[in-house]
Amino acid sequence: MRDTLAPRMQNFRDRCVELGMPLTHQRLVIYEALASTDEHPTPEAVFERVRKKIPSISLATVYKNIRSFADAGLLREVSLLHESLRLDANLADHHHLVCERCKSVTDLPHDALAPVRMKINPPDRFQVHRFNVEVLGLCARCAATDS
Amino acid sequence: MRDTLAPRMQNFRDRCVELGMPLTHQRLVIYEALASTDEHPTPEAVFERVRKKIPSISLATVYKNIRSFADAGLLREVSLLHESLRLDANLADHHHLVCERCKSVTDLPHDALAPVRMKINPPDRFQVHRFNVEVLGLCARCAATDS
DNA sequence: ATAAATGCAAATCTTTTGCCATCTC
DNA sequence: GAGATGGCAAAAGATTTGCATTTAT
Repeated sequence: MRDTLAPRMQNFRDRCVELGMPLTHQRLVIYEALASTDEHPTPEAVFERVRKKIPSISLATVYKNIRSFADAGLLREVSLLHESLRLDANLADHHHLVCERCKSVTDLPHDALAPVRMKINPPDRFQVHRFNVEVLGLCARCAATDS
Repeated sequence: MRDTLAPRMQNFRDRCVELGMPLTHQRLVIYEALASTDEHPTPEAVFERVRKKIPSISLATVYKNIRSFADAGLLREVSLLHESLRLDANLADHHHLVCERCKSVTDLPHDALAPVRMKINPPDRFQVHRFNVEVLGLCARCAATDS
């Protein structure tokens, strides 16, 4: 992680200039908090980290910038489905097609994909129970109105 | 879907008896709303469906029962990470280990898994962009305190 | 100087909780 | 009849928005 921070920060600066996004102190510190961890933090956790360097920062600023960074492709959401709980009464083994735009979820039979399996032992003695595969893309409806 | 509803309802009744969960009218209607769709509804959407049959139902009841059903293994959450946004500044191709108990997320190099790929064309002209794989299970810390 | 970002507070949305009346077994 | 559930309202948690002030370019 450490060795990838510097190039990430440079890429971040470049991208901000490219997009005409003012390079504020807050932005730099927020992005650094994100780029220097592999803990997949929540916005709240980022806020707590940033607070140590900028005690006056507001949680709203953290949220606004996370949004901008995601839009700019500088970071990703671990799951696109965090906005609300999505339920599935189908207990058979299957995968999901998830539309990146409208967040619709469609079933995909498990044999539509090449078998998902570990090639190595999982790190940190993680006990594997099952695989959850989201196939991300655009549903036909959203593809038709893509801008 | 239609042809699987009856057995699902029977399984539901059996499981409720097994667990000593009273079979209330509300429960039956809520579960039926879930078992008769493949739209992966939100709790709010389930509430709207159930409301048509039981106008007096409360959203809190829908939430409470969804929780019970999930605990009983009668349904699943499409993603375990819906409680809060989780961020990832690592744009390299990789997968995630997600702990079902504490929701911690750990990186897994992309070559730790057999290549993920479609064996058939996606249904409904869905445009595939990428795959998001969550390896679900228990992290070492949670496995140690498993009850 | 201009346009955009920050900070704060209030608003909104999602989910949970407490409590009493009601229902299942 | 005992114990769990349903409904309602309030609370808690997560995220967004409006607006006046400050900042980057």
